[in-house]
Amino acid sequence: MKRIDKICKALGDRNRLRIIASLFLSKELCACQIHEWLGVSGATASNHLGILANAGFISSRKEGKWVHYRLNRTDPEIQSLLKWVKKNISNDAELNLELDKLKLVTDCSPIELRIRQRKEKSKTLCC
Amino acid sequence: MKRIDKICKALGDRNRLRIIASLFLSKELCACQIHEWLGVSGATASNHLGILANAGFISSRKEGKWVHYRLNRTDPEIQSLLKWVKKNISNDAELNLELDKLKLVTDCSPIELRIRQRKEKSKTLCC
DNA sequence: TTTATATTTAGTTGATTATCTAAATGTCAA
DNA sequence: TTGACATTTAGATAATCAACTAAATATAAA
Repeated sequence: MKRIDKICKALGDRNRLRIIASLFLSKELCACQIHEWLGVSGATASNHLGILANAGFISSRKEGKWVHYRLNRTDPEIQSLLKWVKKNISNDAELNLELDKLKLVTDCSPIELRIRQRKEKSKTLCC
Repeated sequence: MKRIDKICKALGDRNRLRIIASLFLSKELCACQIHEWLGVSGATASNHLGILANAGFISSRKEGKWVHYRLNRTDPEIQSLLKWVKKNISNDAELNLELDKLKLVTDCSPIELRIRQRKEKSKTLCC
């Protein structure tokens, strides 16, 4: 697939736009935090992250068990698209409401997140 | 569907990117020219044009039997995306080769195009 | 080492979507 | 008016894709 197709297709999914939006707010998020916040399985989250990485939108950093993702700031063309996305998601009220809940996942470390998750096992949780 | 989703999804298809690219070169094209150049059925071309119009990328002008499409230059957010697309398709060698053939469809009026098509009925034609 | 956990990969399923043909609509020309 | 043609809409089909579960891999902790 051509690079421009990869880039455009990567943007064409709401969950991937949500991931990008969350990384505007949080700078760096581990896969499990994204998986929790998106409300999809870890495998699905991982897949979306792979697509975004493959298109050049994000990069990752491994730290023990965890893989931390952040927006890729090196490619100027990606950079200008990200700028567009940032500007245009601000009109998306629903997304902004969801982003408020992102704090619940990020105001604790991944390890604390897991402890809380164990406690609330059966509930629909977010931290 | 949210506006940003519509916009991003509209870009996520190669034939729709090709339509946008062709309208950078030709300013205005009728549906039948686009249908010929894309190499898809008229119905498929019409569908893609509808999706692009619905997302705000193009507008149309009806003139008798023909409907002429052009890039929409009114919305500044669409405008800045189009600018990005224009810059980034320049690296797409395959697309640029295809765009050369666009002339074969545009150097004659739609009506002449149809006359030629009737002559070449059975061949894979492009004017 | 064994167990738990984070992530990715494989394989499956259901939904979406790009495409086609056929039919409907609208317009022009004979 | 009738026929030809441009376009769109409807309906069908095949491909793509997002989601899941299960399995594989890797790391950390007990």
